[in-house]
Amino acid sequence: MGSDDTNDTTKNERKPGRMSEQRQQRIRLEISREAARLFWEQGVAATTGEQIAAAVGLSVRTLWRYFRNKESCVEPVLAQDGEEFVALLRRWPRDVSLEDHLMEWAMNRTKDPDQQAFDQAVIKMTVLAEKEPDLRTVWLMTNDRIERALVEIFADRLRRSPDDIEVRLHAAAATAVVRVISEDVSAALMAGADPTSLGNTLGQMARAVHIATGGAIGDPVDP
Amino acid sequence: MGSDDTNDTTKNERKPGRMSEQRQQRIRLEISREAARLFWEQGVAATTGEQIAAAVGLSVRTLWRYFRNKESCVEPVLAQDGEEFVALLRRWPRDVSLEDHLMEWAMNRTKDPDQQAFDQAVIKMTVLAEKEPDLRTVWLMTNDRIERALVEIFADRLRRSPDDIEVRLHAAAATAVVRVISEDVSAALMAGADPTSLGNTLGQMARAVHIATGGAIGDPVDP
DNA sequence: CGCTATATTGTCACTTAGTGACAGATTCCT
DNA sequence: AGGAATCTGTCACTAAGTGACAATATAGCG
Repeated sequence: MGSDDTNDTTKNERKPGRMSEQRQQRIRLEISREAARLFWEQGVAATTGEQIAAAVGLSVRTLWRYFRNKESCVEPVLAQDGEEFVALLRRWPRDVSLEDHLMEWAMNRTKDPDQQAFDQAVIKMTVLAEKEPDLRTVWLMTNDRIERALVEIFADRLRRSPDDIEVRLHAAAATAVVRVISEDVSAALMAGADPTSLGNTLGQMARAVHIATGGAIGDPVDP
Repeated sequence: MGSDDTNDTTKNERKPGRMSEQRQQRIRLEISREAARLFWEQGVAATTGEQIAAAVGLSVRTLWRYFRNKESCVEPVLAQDGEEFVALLRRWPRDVSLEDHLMEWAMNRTKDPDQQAFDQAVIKMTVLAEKEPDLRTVWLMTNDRIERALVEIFADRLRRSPDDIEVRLHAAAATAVVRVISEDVSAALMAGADPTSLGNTLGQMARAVHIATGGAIGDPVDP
């Protein structure tokens, strides 16, 4: 059998004609950008799937293979911050307070110039989602997914079951306050507020979560 | 200018051919019932607007005049409990605790037999809304409307502005926990749980709201 | 009751969203 | 390069939802 270097001790998920996960995501993100731009410029109702597809250089049929419907095309943009937040919470050490963990992340955060343009789209869509009902549903669904993630994270941190009603209440309340603060900050930035004048948004979130969970989430926990 | 007897000191909203608000609502409710039944029996995707229209004896065109899209046909059913809850909170006296107010209402509550059948539909849709994404968006939008109502109610009770970020945080957290408890209770009832075995659902809600708002909402307030 | 102004409904034609099927192009692995 | 599987585009199709207009129903009034 000659060489065994190709031997997969780790299960090889790679299939013949499948394109990389990364490439898929980049296409979804590209669609999302264009959809966000069009929605912002001409409104959701006035934007057709054909326009979005053309802007990205895809056939309409392929567009619907990447997204179930028109509105969810902006889901990657709207979910951007939320997913980052969830990822951040997943690596939250048990012996650190939430506020410290968020602050420490904020310090080491580097601002990619390309990312910055994308953030602009995130803010625009978050603001637009307050008025446009079709986008609001996407925004709320995004937060619903965040809530489900927080259930797992909080259950783990509190060493309780994800089915525990208290855990679910904490996750729901925490997600809700984080969402409201996000909306508030987005609206302020859209109104032209100086980002530095907003003070410590993450600190505000940490405090709000602590309060909304009755103190259950935020402090360090033992082992 | 002749007679001024038709002069309307009180603005007369009644117009010639307009049908009563009551009648409109009854039709919407009727549509909602049938939509809920069909969605439950065959799923949302498999149910067409034509079927809903036929079930209630309307033309399809008229159906779309009552509801913007297929999914929102069940909105009246899904919003039922929430609107009742909001109405209840609107007449919450300042010198009474939330728990007492809810409990007192629960005691004087009479169970209309016709209403009971409707409640069954409410429970079914609430449960269905946990799995069916298309219904989940409607459910979340319903709760979003509840949240906005709570902002006004809480602002009034705390004698603060509805724009106050703290007020909005309290409303969001409160709505979130009430929603989760509703989902939980609906699931339990659907699973065949004895309604009496659920204990005091409203008391649980009152306590959850009190905690999720950091104690800001729940206790009696002065004047 | 019958008349009138106005709202509501149904029919028809139409645009757009979204899907299934199949052929051709593309991608990864060897 | 060769092959297996996936991805994409084209075509035909169903269903969602809307605008326009004629017919019908409703409330108020004499």
